[in-house]
Formats: sequence, C-alpha cells, structure tokens
Amino acid sequence: MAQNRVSARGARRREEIVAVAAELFARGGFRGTGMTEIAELVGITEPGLLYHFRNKEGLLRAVIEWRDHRSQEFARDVASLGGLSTIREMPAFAHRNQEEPGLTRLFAVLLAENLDSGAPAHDFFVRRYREMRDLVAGSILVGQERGEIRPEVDPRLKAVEILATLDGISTQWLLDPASVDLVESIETYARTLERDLARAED
Amino acid sequence: MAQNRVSARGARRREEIVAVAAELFARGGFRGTGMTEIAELVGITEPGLLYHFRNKEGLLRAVIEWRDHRSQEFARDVASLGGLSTIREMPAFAHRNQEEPGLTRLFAVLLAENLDSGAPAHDFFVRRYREMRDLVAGSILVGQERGEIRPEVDPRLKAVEILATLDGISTQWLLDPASVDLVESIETYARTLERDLARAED
DNA sequence: TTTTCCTTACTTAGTTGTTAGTAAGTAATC
DNA sequence: GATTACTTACTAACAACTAAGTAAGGAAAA
Repeated sequence: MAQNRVSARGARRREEIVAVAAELFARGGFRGTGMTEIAELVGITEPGLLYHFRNKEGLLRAVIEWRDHRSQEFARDVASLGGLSTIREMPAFAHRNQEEPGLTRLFAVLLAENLDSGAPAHDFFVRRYREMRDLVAGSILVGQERGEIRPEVDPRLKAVEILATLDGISTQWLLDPASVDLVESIETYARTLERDLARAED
Repeated sequence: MAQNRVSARGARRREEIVAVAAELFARGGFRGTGMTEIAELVGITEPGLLYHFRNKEGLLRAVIEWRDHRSQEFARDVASLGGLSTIREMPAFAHRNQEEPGLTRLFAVLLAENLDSGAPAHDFFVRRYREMRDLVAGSILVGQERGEIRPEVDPRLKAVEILATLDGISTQWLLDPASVDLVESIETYARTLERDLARAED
C-alpha cells in the first residue's frame, strides 16, 4: 500500500490530517466523529483519508502516537529532575495544558472511551498509565534518597494519587472553566503536595 | 404520549429498561451503545423502547436521573456529617464503588462524553459538579468552624482537589484494576487528607 | 529538453451495514 | 371497551469502507 513509502508531500498531508482528527476527536470522541467530518475539514474526500490511513482505527493510532510523543517528552523531562523539583514543575505543566487544551481534552475523552478492555486504544492507555506511575514513583524515590521526601510515603500509592488529582482537576476545568481555575487549582495542589511530602521538622 | 401516565406495570418495565441501559452505557458509552443492543437485552423490540422513552436522549436522561439519585443521596449523607467525619467516610465510599463498579464507570464515561458544551448531558454534569463542590466546601467550612480543620485551607480549592482525586483514582482503577487497588488508594488518600487538613499542633 | 513512465495522491461512484426513529396495526390489561 | 404496551414493517440518514479510474509529480531515458 502507501503508508510505508516516505514522500515529503504525503508526510505533510498526513500530519495535516492527524492535526485535524486530533482536534475533532478531542471534541466529539472517536466514536462521535465521522470520517466525513474529518475529511471535510481537511479539504479532501473520505476515501482520500483512507488512502493515507488504512482505516479509522489506524488514524486514531496515528493521532495518539503523535500527541503522546509531545506529552511524554514533557513528562520525562519533568520527572528526570527528581524529588521535590519535579513537583515544583507542576504549575508549568498546568500552564501548558491551559494554553493547549486540545491535548488535555483529547486524552481525557479518549481515556474514558477506552476504559473498557476491548476498546481500540485500551491497551495503550493501560501501558501509558503504568509508565506514568512508574515515572512519578521513581521521582518520589529519588526524593526520598536525597532526604527531601518523608520515607513513610509509599511511592506507588502517591503516584496514583498525584496523577489522579492532576487528571481530575483538568477534567473539572474542561467541563466548567468558568468555575474551576486550572492554574490556581494545580498551584495550590502543588503546595499541598510539597507540605505533604516534606519531612515534618518545623 | 405515554411517559406521563402512571401505570404500575409500565413503571416497572421502565425501571428494567433503565437498569439495562445504564449497564450498557457504562460499558460502551452513550454514543457507542445502540438502541437495538439495549432492546435485545431487555427482551423487547427497538420501537418497544421508544414507546417508553421519547428518544435515545430521553433514555439517557432517565438513566442519569435514576443513578444520580442514589449517588447524591449517599454524598449528601456523608457531607452532612461535616468536617473530618466526612473524610473518614471516604473508605466506605470506596468500598461501595468497588462493589458496584457500574455506577462509577457510568459517570466516568458519561462525564468525558459530555465535556463539550452542546453535548446532551453537558449541563447536567456542570450542575452536578458545582453541587458536589459546594457540598464538599461546605463540609470543610463546618470543620473549620469546629476548629478541626486549619483555617488557611481554601474550602473551594480543596473541594476541587478532593473530588478530582477521588475521580482520578476511580478512573485509574477502572482502566487497570490489576495495577490500582481502589480501596487501598482511597484509604491512603483519606489519611493524607486528614493530615493535610488538621491543624499542625503535634 | 522533452518524452516516457511509474508512483503518489487522490476522485467518483457505489456497497454494505447500522443508526435512530415512524406508521400503523394488534394483543393484553384494567 | 378504552387505554397501555407493545409488534411488524418500513424509512431516511449516515457509518466505514471498496473498486476503479485519473490527474499530477518526479526521475530517468531519448
């Protein structure tokens, strides 16, 4: 077929399609978005899309992979700091999400759509969250080794909690941005966390 | 039409349908679940469903209302305790969710499907989360008046954070129950919260 | 430099399956 | 004997996807 061939023109077109699809999937979900809708916005016919992507699921995969790269890069950078420094980067993370709500929304919507095992991207999200938890837990462990973080903290449980809170705040913000201030909420949470993790010595 | 008439037989049938629909919406979402699928599982034809419910969205509304009643009852009971007592009821909340994952899953899936304003149940979820935040914030305020909770805590921001964490933990558990222990995670979070909210006096 | 020719990037037209929802008639129930 | 609770038969719209043909681009040959 065609997807394997590397052609500058085609690659550019594919990126264009992926960007549009990401936008629409973020709004309406995978199941709620039709190929026609995507095609129309790209300025192509429906079979034109299917020339570039084997099928709708292939397009979904491309969207996820593309967006995941950027997202994981950032996460890895932040986590590599280790310990409390990682936590202090959380407001930056919030700012980025606020300015680019598409990414945040895309993953929130797709995650829920793929909770069920058997859903097209279920395994991807299982893997992703395991990796993220490992990343955060590792960062906590580093903090404990440095003596910045209380040793009684269970890194794995705290990782679940931190990711949960960040996701949950983002979701409430996406639902009702007039009522929930993303940056303020995450900044406050970061302070809470710092207080929580730091050894009680004052 | 028919929905207004009150007939014992019909009411029972409607409940039956709502229960089945809730189960299927929880697995596959609203958009991912067909009327035929629901009808088949109820043991009725598709137009048979539409006799009881004006259309698919009407069925969704019925499902949400039904499940929301039970859910909010519980939330109200717990919040009425006020202060730290409310937080100490969180493990019970976790146990209930674990034993009845349908409800948890239903709301997680439907919430994400309705993030977009214009989605059929968007307004419902906006209202629901505002109410829940008010409920939790009120409970924190009570705790502060009693002197159980530090006065520096911002009740509204802490309410966002608490709901976020509970939702986020539930979602991770739904996605990957083998990796995330719902009850343990929430119990640990409850302890964290108690430590966080209590005045620092030891 | 122009012609040849293959590959890439599509289009038009159509298929098949499924969707929510309707119209009209019928069986059960009170 | 009317109201309630359906059924069968259908429709119109739309879903993802396929088949087959074509236009444009770029590289190589004449």
